[in-house]
Amino acid sequence: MSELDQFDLKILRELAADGRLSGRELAERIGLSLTPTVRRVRRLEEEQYIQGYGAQLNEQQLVGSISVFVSVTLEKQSESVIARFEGTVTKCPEVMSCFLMSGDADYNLRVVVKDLESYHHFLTRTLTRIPGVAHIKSSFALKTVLIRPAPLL
Amino acid sequence: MSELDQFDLKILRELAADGRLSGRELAERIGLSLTPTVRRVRRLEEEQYIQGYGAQLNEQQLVGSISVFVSVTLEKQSESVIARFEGTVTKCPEVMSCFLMSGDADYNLRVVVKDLESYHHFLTRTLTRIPGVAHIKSSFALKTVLIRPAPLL
DNA sequence: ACTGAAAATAAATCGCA
DNA sequence: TGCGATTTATTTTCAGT
Repeated sequence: MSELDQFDLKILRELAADGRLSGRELAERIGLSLTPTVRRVRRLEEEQYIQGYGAQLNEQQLVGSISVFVSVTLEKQSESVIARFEGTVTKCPEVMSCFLMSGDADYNLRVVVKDLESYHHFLTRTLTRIPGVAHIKSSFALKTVLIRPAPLL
Repeated sequence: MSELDQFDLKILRELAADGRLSGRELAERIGLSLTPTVRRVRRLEEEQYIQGYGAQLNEQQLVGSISVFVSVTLEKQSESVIARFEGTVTKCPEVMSCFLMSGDADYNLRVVVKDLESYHHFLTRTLTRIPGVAHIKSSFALKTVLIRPAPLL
C-alpha cells in the first residue's frame, strides 16, 4: 500500500466534501489534468482509502433527535455471546455505532431514537433480550455539537 | 415539510448506499421514470433530508486505529466557556464527534488517533489547555464493531 | 403527477505524443 | 504522465397522457 502525496490528500479532501464531483472538476481543483486525476481516484478506491460514496442523510429529521449512549456489560465474554450480541445490534437500525471497550470489556453504543418511548421500546424489546447482557447504563445527549461524516485531513 | 412516501424512502436508501448513482439508474431501481425521480431528489435535497454527498473515507487507514471516548467535565457552564470549548474541539481533526450530555452536563467526544503517543499529545496540548476544563476521563475502544455512515431506513 | 423522447451537455475511454 | 478526439452517458426540457 503506497504512501499518499499532496495530490492524493487533496483528492480525498475534495471528495469527502463533495462525493459527486466529476473527474474534470476534481482535476481542476487539485491542479492536475484529467487522466492522472482519475487514475489516482481509482487507486484510492482500490486501496480502500475511499470505501464508497454516500448521501449524507439528516439523522435528526429522519430517525429522531435523541442520541443515547448505551454502555452494555456482558455476563461472560464467550465467543457465542459476543457473536450474537454484535450480530443483533448491527441489525438494529437505531444503533448508529458500536465499540468494544477496554476495561470491563463492555460495549459502547450510540442509539438514535425519536423519543423516550422509542428508546424504552428498544431497551426492553431488543437490548435486554439479547442473551448474556448483564448490565445496561444509558446516558442521554442534550445536544449534538459535532458529528464528522469523514475524518479531517 | 412534506411527508415521505415509499419512493422517497427508496431514493434515500439507494443514495445512502451509493451517492453517485445517476438519475437514470436511480429511477430504474426505485421503479419510477426519470423526471419524477430527479424532481424528488431535488426536493429531498432542498428539504435537507439529504445534506450532501461525500466519499466515505477509511478512518483507520487515514488517521489512526485507536478510538478513544473522552468524557469532559467543565468547571462552570458559562456561555463563554461552552462556546470556546465547542469551538476548539470542532476544529480538532482528531475529534470525530462531540455531544453535550445530560447528568453532569459534560461532553462526550470520540477521538481517533494513530497511537497512544498521539493521544497523549492531543490530551496535553489541546484538551487540557482549553479554559474551564475540570475533569477528563478516557475510555479506549478495543474494536470497532459498527459505524454507520448514514441512518438505516 | 408520471411517461417518453429528443436535444444539449458533460463525462469516461482510448490511442498517441 | 499528460493531451485531445471519439464514444458513451447523463441531465434538462418539452409535449403528451
